[in-house]
Amino acid sequence: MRYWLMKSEPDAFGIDDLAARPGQTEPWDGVRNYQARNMMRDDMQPGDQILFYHSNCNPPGIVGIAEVARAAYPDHTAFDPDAKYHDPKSDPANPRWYMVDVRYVRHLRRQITLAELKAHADGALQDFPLVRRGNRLSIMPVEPAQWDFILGLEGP
DNA sequence: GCCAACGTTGGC
DNA sequence: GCCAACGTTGGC
Repeated sequence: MRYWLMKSEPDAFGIDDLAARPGQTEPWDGVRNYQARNMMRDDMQPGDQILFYHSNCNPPGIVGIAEVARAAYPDHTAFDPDAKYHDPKSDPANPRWYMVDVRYVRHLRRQITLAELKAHADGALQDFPLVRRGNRLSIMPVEPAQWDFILGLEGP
């Protein structure tokens, strides 16, 4: 089992939206970045655990935990001319983009803000992409030690 | 709203 | 294959 962090804008789809579908799965569509796609397609497996991160909000940070419910399959929204993330270069015979399904696990007892994570950028989270400058990856791997450290910040 | 950082595109 | 232009991300 692996650990991941996935970013979402709460205005579009936040942890509360995911929690509103208890036990159900939600497609994580719209990923249009090759690095993120490759990780989803090649490395994500059902049961993998996900830090759910809120971006483009105040304050940004980790707000909950989700899990991978289904391994990668073609992102059909790329085929749809009316979809927001339509990509004419992707078609069913040769899909360019993939998505996974995720499932709500729980809210964190408190949000762990980006500022708090950055306070450990020279320590336990030294190699964590999120706290490095200019990071724009919407999906990133989390090492087991990083996962434990971050959840340790959550407190009782 | 600003803007730094970064990925993608396309001319050459 | 280089690289300038452009678009997007996302913190602030």
